[in-house]
Amino acid sequence: MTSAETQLPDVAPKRKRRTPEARRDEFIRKAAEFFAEEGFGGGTRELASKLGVTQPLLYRYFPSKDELIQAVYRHVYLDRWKTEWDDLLTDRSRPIRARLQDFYEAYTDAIFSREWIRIYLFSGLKGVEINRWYVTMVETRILTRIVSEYRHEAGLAALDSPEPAELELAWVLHGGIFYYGVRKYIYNSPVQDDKTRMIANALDVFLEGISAVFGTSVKVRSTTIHRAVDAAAAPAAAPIDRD
Amino acid sequence: MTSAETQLPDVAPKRKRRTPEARRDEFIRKAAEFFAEEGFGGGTRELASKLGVTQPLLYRYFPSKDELIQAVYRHVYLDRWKTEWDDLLTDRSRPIRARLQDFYEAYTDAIFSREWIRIYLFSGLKGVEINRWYVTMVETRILTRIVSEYRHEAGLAALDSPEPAELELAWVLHGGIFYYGVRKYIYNSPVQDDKTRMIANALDVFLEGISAVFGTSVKVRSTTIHRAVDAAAAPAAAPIDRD
DNA sequence: CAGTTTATTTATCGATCGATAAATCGGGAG
DNA sequence: CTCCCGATTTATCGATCGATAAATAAACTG
Repeated sequence: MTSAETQLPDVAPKRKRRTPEARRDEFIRKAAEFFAEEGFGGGTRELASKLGVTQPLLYRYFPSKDELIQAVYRHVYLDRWKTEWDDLLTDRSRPIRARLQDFYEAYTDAIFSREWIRIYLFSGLKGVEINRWYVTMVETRILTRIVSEYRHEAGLAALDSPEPAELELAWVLHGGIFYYGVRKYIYNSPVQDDKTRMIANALDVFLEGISAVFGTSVKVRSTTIHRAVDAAAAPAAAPIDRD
Repeated sequence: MTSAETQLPDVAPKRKRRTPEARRDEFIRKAAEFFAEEGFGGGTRELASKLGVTQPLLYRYFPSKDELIQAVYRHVYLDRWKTEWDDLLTDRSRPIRARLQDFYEAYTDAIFSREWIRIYLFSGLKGVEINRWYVTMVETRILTRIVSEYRHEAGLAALDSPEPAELELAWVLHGGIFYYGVRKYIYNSPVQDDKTRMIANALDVFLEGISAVFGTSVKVRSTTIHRAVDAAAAPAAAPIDRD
């Protein structure tokens, strides 16, 4: 309301009209928010009103609604993977426990949002190709590596490709962590707010469990393990025998 | 084509017209299949043609499309829980490992179908009340009991209500197993076909992991543990160092 | 068989959908 | 300031949606 309003020309004061590409990107970003809430059956008029424009304008930037949806897919799915994660998982100079903790914290920071998880599930239910591609990528870039790394840590033989049963175990871990996001952003269910601790406990149980099941010792940094579930393990009084 | 066609009056030969309730139930069952594939945005005309009738007939049995959907919800969600499962989980005359194995085999037999999982996720994305109710039920009837039971088995103090961190750990297990169904029926992804073995391995890792993390011994029937991942643990030759 | 009731279809309404064409607005260049 | 051109809006089309009313078909009753 002061003079600041009109006196903020910033760096590029002359250009009031943004470039078409920037405008298109803005549409895609808002469309991702919109379709995440409404599903891909959401109407183009409602989307346009959310953008503050009229509905036919969308067709200047996208030839059809489906092409807009494709652009939303690319925006949500692609370029979300940070290349440093690959090295993070396979850096054997660090203990596997720390690597997995760091990876899953970073990974869930990237995908745990209402927008991402909802669009991921909406597109999964539609059975679109990019969703199947992503599942394959998770398997090759994450789960296969987890199996290789804990096998190496445990002194077990390396495998050409992970045994189906072992891959399935890694999926249970991965799916369990992912489901935390589903509960939070799909079911709107109250979850333990400390995501870091959830990951830490899940990894502790997984690595200790793997180690015990294989009968060998996966050298786990166990310094934080007990501390992580400390409060949970604290003794309580009232016994509940049943129900 | 033989005389058998007209000569099969069965037990109730006189009634050619089925009771309206039976017809309504038939509509609900087919509607569940239909909405599971198309989502609840599927059209009533397409549904009617799947039923072999015309679209306005649906409105003789249901006042509106939404009421039909509500009926589908009830059909899918309710009466799916077998009461014997409650006793199964809390029967302390049996080892916890066997109880959990039996429960998750029976539970996944009940819910692992394309129809159930897809409608569950569709309704979850819509945020309907019955979905939130179901999540609460899972927490009270399954996860809280799992925590109580392994705490009892480990000689830990009973809790009025499970610690959030422990409940979260149980969610990781439960979600991990559930995600097997999501991968199979939503992503149409190839999964290890032996569901029983998947559950066995997940439970082994979970219980052994819990036991190690708590520093106490959750008496797990470990006779099947190594056998369960036996093939997976079999040594292989070619080492893969990276990627 | 005729008569009555119930199940089902035909025809149609108004609203909303994605998409197109034409008219209008508004910023940038000279 | 004026002209131009791209950005945006107005108007509208045909298809499809959920839903209703009236007509028709089919089954049960006496």
